Amino acid sequence: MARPKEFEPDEALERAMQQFWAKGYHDTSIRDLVERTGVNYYGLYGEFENKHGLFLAALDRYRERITDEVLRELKQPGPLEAGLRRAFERLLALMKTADGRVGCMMCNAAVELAPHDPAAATKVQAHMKLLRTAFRAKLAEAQSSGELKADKDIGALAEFLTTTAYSLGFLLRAGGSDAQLRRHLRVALSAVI
Amino acid sequence: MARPKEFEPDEALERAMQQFWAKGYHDTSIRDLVERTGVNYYGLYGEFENKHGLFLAALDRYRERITDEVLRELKQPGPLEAGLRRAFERLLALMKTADGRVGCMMCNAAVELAPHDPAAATKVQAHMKLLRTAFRAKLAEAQSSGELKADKDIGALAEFLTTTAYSLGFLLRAGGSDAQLRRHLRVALSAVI
DNA sequence: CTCATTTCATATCGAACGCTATGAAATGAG
DNA sequence: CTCATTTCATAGCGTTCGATATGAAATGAG
Repeated sequence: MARPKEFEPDEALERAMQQFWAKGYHDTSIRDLVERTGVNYYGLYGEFENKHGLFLAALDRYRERITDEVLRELKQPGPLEAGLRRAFERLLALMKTADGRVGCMMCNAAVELAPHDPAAATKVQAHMKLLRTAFRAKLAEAQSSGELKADKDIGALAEFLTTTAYSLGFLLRAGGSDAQLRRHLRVALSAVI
Repeated sequence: MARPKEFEPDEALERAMQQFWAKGYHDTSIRDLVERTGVNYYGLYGEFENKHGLFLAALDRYRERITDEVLRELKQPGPLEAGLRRAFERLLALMKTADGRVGCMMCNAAVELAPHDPAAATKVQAHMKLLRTAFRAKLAEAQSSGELKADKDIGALAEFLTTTAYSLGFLLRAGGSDAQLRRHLRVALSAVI
């Protein structure tokens, strides 16, 4: 009964996320998004309220598509050290895309926007809590299996591992080499295991 | 033989740095800088080539004025743990200004600009090297005094401490509490000492 | 004093911004 | 087929951007 859409909303959001991830919020224009998604203004503003709304949707998609790949590694039962290494290995791979060494989108958004954008800050904090909870569950599993000493403060360690994940994003985006990131990871894990 | 300047270039750069530090590069306009520094367009463009040049100068000033306060603590001879705690305590204090929880300007610049701004990336990497060198010297001192075991990889630890410093900036900017920052610091230091 | 020189305050430039309006094109119901 | 409806492609809105031009104001040399 009407002209059909010529784009897939899901695919458009995926590409918008990639653009924001690589270039950040302020340095990405609507015209950039139109070009990258292949969706015209009408389509974008039909799906999302405005640029800011599209960015928030991109943050959600990052959590659902990217972060969940890391969480999946953590949720596999098994030894702590192997689980952590798998999760961080996955993270390192995900932070390099066709756009280059883009890092962690949540870390990028936090630094660029959190102090002046409450909605973005809320998304970032929810994301940190999600990671922290997953790390904590893995640490608790290791404690009950005896792999991790019972007197360890797994809450603090889970927070530390979360921040470590973000730190790797920062290091990569700042131009750090793979070797440097792995050295950082090795030292960080030595505080946990 | 001519009309005198009505502003202090040093004071103007200080205020421009504060503005960039709090709001970043893209979200700070020339008009913001004119308002904050009290210097008009003519004065700003007389001192600096353009907005980007002013930003780079602000990064230099950050290193000279802010970071050097942290390095000073590291360069005092004495026990490693006390020196590190002094340095990080100083850092935590410096990351909160009249503009709020602004974090570390180099970390902010790295995330916002490094992948697309070679000049800014170079400044950030030089800054990381400066910190790393200072940490490494302190760690070497502790090794020779016997406070730190001789088999420790002080190069990797110095890198780790540098990233830890930046991580605190990120955490603060993302809205982390003082307690959370101190927990992170406690775990991080447990990997070193 | 005059006057060259430099800075001040402000107007203005072309370009890009986020966003909206408009008419043509594409569908399916009747 | 007609025609209402929705999307497409694009022009254009008002605003703000970084940067510059311009004339008045402030100095010191002569």
